[in-house]
Amino acid sequence: MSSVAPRPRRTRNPRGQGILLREEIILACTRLLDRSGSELTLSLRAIAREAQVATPSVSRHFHDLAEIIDAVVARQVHAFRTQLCEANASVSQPRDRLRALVRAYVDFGIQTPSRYRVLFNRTALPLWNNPERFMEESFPAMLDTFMLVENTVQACIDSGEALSNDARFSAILLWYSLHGLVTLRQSITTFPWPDIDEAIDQILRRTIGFTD
Amino acid sequence: MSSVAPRPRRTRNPRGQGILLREEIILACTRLLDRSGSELTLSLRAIAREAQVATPSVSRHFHDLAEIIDAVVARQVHAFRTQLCEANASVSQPRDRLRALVRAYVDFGIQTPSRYRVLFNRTALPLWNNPERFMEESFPAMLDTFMLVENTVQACIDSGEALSNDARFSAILLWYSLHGLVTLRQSITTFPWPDIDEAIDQILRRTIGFTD
DNA sequence: TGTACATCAGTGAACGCGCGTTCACTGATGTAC
DNA sequence: TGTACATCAGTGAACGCGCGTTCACTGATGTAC
Repeated sequence: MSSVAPRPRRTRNPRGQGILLREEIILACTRLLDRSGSELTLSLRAIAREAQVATPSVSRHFHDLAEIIDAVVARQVHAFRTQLCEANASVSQPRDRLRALVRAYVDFGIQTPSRYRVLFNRTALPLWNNPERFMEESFPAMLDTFMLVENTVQACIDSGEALSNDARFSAILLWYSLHGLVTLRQSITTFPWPDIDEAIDQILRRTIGFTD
Repeated sequence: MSSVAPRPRRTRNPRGQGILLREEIILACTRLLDRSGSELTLSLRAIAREAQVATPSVSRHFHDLAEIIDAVVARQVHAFRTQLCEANASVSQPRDRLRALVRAYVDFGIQTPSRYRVLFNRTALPLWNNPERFMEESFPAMLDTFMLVENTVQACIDSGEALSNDARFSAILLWYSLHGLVTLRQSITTFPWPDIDEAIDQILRRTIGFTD
């Protein structure tokens, strides 16, 4: 006698606007990622449920799960870049700009760990297997974001606020440190990690040669 | 008319030695991890197939998949510690010892990436949900390994070969950098990463204050 | 201006697959009497 | 010393589940004539 209430039929998009559902699917996937906190729970069916749509409707817009996730990644790369650009633009002194960039990076990683992981921890993704699409959709913006950091490091060097003499190399070492800080903390929660602000401070001193 | 050859029945362990299969299962899981290169392909059935045993036979030794993986992790933590201990014991000068430790860390990460991930990238594990067991089985050895590094950093400070004045903090920053080096390289393969040896060299200079 | 038809957005039911789990079982070996 | 029985290591078949995929469909809306 008991029966599940059927999913309400979707009021469909106007003719020619079917592409709009694509966007809703990407948003649904992002919500699912945020809510579950794990990329392992993602599936075509779960995403369809979240988007309140039949499963085959998803397949009409994406070839497979990896394609949806890559679309989410592309959005997140751009969101990440925007956040870092805004942080960079919020202050004027090169050293303060780099500090703001680092703060924004770490905040993104700590506050939205699963979004961070799909960006920088790609080996954790189900079906991580399409480097071509990543290269095309996401890598340019990621490289662009890196260049923003490298350029700010260079500005610190030029203004005498940093001792480093190789902006590219120093920016990479900075990235190594920050990635380690964000991910090791989440992975090994019982280790006596130091205070984040103090760690950031020391990282900037040591990798970039901040003189303050 | 076609039929699959049935799995040969296992010659069973002698009475009282059933526990031996437990070990074989752990080894089978490790082989699977190495072979597939991905922790996402692990399942009770896949491990049973690899161990050439019926699926319920696995369940008689492990409550669930997570318990097997945690046993694998425990073995790997010990293997990792052994490797670092040997590296540390292979040379005498503190600075050379720290270099050898770092080399061993990076080699482990680069040569056996999936083993590295189950140790230090635990968010990627399916059903990553039993911190208590990790704390009990693996964390002490991991902490021990960290202390080995911290002590060697301290030895470098004491001998005047390093400028750092806080061994604990410096060892953590070193860990951040090395973890970033190993994992970012694997995750974002198309980035123009610098030469590993040069990176290690600079990391040691900057985080520990190596004076050479 | 009316109507037949093509196109489009989206659906529901069914499929085979690998998974973890359950259950009654087989058959060798040690032990109590 | 012989034998009945308990224990132990491991099995095979069946289950329900969520998954991705396929297929024929519904029904609204634009377009050709």
